[in-house]
Amino acid sequence: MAGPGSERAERRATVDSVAEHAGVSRQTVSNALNAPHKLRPETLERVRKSISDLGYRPNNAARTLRTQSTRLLACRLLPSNVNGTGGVLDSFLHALCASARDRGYDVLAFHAANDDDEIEVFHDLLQRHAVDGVVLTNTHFTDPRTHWLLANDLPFVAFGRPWGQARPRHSWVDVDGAAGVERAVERLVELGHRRVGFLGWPKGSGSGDDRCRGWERAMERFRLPTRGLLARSEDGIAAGAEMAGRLLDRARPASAIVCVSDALAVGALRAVADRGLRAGQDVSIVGFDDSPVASVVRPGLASLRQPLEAVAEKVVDALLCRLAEGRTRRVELLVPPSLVERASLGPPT
Amino acid sequence: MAGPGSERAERRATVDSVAEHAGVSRQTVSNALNAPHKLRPETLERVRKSISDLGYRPNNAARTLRTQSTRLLACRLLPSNVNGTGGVLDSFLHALCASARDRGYDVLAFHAANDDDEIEVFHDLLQRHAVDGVVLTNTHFTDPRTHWLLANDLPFVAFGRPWGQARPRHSWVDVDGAAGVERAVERLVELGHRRVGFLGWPKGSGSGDDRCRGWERAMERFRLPTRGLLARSEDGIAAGAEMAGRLLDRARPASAIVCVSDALAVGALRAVADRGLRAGQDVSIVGFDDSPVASVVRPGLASLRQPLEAVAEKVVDALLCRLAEGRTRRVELLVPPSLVERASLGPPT
DNA sequence: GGCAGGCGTTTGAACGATCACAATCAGGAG
DNA sequence: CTCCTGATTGTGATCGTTCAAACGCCTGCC
Repeated sequence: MAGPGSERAERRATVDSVAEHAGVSRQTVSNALNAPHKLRPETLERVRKSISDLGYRPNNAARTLRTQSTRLLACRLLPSNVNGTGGVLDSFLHALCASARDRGYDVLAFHAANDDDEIEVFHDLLQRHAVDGVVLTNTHFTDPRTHWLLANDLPFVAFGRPWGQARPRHSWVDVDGAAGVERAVERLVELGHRRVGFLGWPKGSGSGDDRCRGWERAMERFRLPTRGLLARSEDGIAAGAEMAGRLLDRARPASAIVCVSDALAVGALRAVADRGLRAGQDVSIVGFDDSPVASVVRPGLASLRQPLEAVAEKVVDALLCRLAEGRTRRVELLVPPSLVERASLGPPT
Repeated sequence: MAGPGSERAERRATVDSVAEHAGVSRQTVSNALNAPHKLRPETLERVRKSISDLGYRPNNAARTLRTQSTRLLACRLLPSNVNGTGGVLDSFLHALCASARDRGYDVLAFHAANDDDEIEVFHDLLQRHAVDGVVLTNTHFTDPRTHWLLANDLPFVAFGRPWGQARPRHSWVDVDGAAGVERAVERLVELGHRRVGFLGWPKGSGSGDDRCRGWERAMERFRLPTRGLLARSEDGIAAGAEMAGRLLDRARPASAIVCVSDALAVGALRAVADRGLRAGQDVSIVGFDDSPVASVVRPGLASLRQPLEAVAEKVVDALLCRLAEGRTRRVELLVPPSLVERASLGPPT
């Protein structure tokens, strides 16, 4: 009866029409939706029936005007190939939209060429009261956006740590890259590996250094040698093949390699194959991000999957908390990635 | 003075505060924004100064409530790997957001698992007056969404042809895949090729069949033989390598292959390399979509680039036209892709 | 019987913009 | 000097909702 497609566009139901239909007043209908406990059960029931009979839903604009809350969150679209995060932020946006909608919010996506451009959009959205809050992605060192948002009192939560800020004043959620890599090494050691290498990005990137630290921590914890088992370079398949080659051509070669990205890991797989070795048997390879290629390449690439659904959920939680309670509570949360095991992961020969 | 970050959050400027500041009435301020020709130039100037002095921008909600227009367009997020369209719809969304913003609109992105789910969201957005219109992507045969949108009178424009609808009743914009492929073949013939093959998807997909028709058209136009030069299969690198292999291993092998997707084209490149041939010299390969991989693989993959910025612009134009004028005009537009030439394209030996 | 107090409900006002219409003004014709 | 006309500017109502406060009813207490 009230399902999609049933009612025609006659005229939209309003709180008044529902009130008349149910034989109560405007406010009672409003309360039925926003404070059901204030109604006598039988009244509530009657109003609810009228609401569903008429297919009523509160008009967004009117509600927004009165409550000053738009139930919209802004999030910038990032080019999917930025910073080697291919597809990750895209998936995050999906999860964000889903999480937000579960809680009655929607996501306003916008395009910005750079940080200053993004701030310009924030300015516009703030002035026009177009959104309640902002989700920041791809945070980095000396990020001008956090300062602007704090100064202009626009609520926000970051997906990404406040890199370089000793005393962050905002909530953030991030993936614990170090813990993920540490877990991967732990698993490799469990399988019997002792010479575990790491392919990283050049020093200076927040998440790259973080993931590398996880490898260092694990190697130290298990008292394993690290000499000649670490290589760094820009992202890419060719770079991965080249670096992995160096680790494999040593007198005492690596028997397993954890990589800071899937692109480097795919390169590592190639280096293994080029040497007539079998990935997952002679040498184990683990990537990061569990990107679509990971399940497509042969052999399947084990990879550390970022829990984007969980991150999105926590981000929305934190933002709604900020909206509801103001600055009382600050959320700082690290979520560990999970190791997706595939054929490229196995015991050493 | 009025740049981002200048004014504090004291209290937001309203139309009244601007009026007071400029020494005019509410309505005059409103006219300055919505009907500037009604003001005497000196008054207009004065009001404009006050507006920028106070950093005033009209409150979205209030304007929406009065005018019944939200200045928001809805667009579904699609998984980036659906239907081999990897990243294309993501890029389209970027362009859409940019185009919409240029015209004073914003984009509400939402997640939906399937068409019915999407309709459910439409229903919600319509009831709540949350958006003015909808941009439909990834249209396909027997698409329930167009019918629902028409029946419920929610304005929309589709990126994608109304596949299977003899008499479409809505506006749409699409990429002319056939023309693009035809252009690619034309270019190959220009370079001296005569045996041009095509790798397609299985029959039944709108865009796949369309692109294939372009190849057939061109081959007919140039009176070239087609026998044994066409292969079809699901998308994927392995499938591309396998099919290209068949075209190359014939007694009279293809000297050039146009592919319905970059994934198949990358496979074709591999098949060429596996046979000790050089792509771009011994065999030319052309892909479709100009995805990120096209510029990364060696040799660079020539590819047909979808003009997503142009499509997005036209879609927004058409939708705004629909919003302004109702059903008076229907837009049906095909935009040709452009051939991005890279090393995989060259004259035959 | 009168009155405080809790509960459930109704009423009036407000959110900030635009629309429709009324009021004002300047300048020229009668 | 009055009246009219056309161009600008000002005022009240309105969009649909929620907030704040008032209201009526009932119970229980003195």
